[in-house]
Amino acid sequence: MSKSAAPETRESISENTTGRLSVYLRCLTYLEQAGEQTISSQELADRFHLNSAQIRKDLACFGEFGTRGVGYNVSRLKEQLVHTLGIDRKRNVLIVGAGNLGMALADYQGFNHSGFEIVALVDRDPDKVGRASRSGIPVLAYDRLETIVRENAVEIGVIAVNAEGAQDVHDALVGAGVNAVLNFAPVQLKTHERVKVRTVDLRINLESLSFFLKNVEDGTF
Amino acid sequence: MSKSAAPETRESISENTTGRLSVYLRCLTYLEQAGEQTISSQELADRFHLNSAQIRKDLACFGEFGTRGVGYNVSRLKEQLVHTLGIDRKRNVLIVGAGNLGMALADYQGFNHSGFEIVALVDRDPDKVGRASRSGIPVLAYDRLETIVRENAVEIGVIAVNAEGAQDVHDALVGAGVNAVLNFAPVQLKTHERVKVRTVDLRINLESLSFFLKNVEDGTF
DNA sequence: CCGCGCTTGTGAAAACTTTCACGCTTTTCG
DNA sequence: CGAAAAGCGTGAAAGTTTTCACAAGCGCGG
Repeated sequence: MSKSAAPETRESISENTTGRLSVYLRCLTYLEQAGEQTISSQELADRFHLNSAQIRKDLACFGEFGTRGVGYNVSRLKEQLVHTLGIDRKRNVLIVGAGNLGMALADYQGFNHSGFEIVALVDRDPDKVGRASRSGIPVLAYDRLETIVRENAVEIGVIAVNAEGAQDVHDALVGAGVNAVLNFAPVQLKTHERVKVRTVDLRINLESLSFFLKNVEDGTF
Repeated sequence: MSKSAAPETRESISENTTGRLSVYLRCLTYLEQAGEQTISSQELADRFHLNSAQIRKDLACFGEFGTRGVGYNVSRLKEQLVHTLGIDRKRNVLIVGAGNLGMALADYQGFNHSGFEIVALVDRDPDKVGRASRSGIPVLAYDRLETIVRENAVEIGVIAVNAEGAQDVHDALVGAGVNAVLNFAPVQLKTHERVKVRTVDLRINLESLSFFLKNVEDGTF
């Protein structure tokens, strides 16, 4: 987008593509457990209603990993994706906000699996501090955010507070040195150049469904 | 293309565009409360780091609503977006799975606002049935899903169960007549022609952040 | 060890999205 | 009142993503 300076070799992988890579990875993990040895781009495409050429293009972003006439080795490709996505090493996560959503995220399977470790939740409410999520992740005082980030080498912050508090929480996280933020509050955060924010907005998803339903009703679809 | 006054092909509005329309709507709601009368495409663009022409194009999808030399009337545009997105009438929502995530969603502000009403949660666990979320939404028996959907005219189903159960839940919802599904389980659901599924996958979001961090480390970015 | 069926990797084409640029309308101000 | 400024709507250009189509590599059966 704004950053055009570097030689465009490998970082020109778009967000669409990396999203699909994640999906492929999930599928490969399943296939590996199911004992499959190889899979072709066509078989993958069928599972996701995609075009096989697109899958091959996506996978070609980081080298040649298939064997012509055969397909892709499941384990090898999985390892490669894990490496490409940077989840071959653990990344520590801090959740801000120990309400229902924060707690749900803390206990979410698949969050703690595959390379992400939630080190703690923090909350302003003194009643919540000192408790722990069902899976044992402690709730600590919001005041201690910066210390927690530094001592645990937190790389990813999750904002699970309401819209009003989100910008402050963002700024606190960034101030403490966090460069990647997953935001569940329905606001457009003002952020820094070096920081990546991804917002998950539930309302947008519902509204998209509503739009679809409306068009079905109107017979547009 | 049956009854609508708008001449353009309605269904050609892309998902990207409707997502942005939702974002604009959120902003307009805020501006209206702040007492703003009009806003220009440029001012909106600045807020979201978008191009003003894109905003004008997005808004032009459903007719001409701006005034040249002036901009857009905030209230009028908001009403139009509400109508376009189909949230000018209430849509009933049923959440399947009363774990942390289901409960968090049930209590989420902004879910119950603006046109969506969560009628109930359902769960297989007899211990959970009979309880209610903090905001008072009841947890009912999973067996009664079909009845609940019919009696309450549920239009949107939310899947907040684990990956294993998600496909069954999806099929049950669709079987009961639900045409729109918001899926939080990390699986690719096999679905029907007439049904719209949107999947919110937390892992994909985290992995996208991880990819960003990795590229920062590698100096690619 | 040769041909045949399968499947990758990839340029080129098609489709789609975003941005530019400019005509035209409305408001403001001298 | 007329000119300048603001700002929408939109066709055309630029850019990006997806799909097509095909040469080339691999593996197996004969």
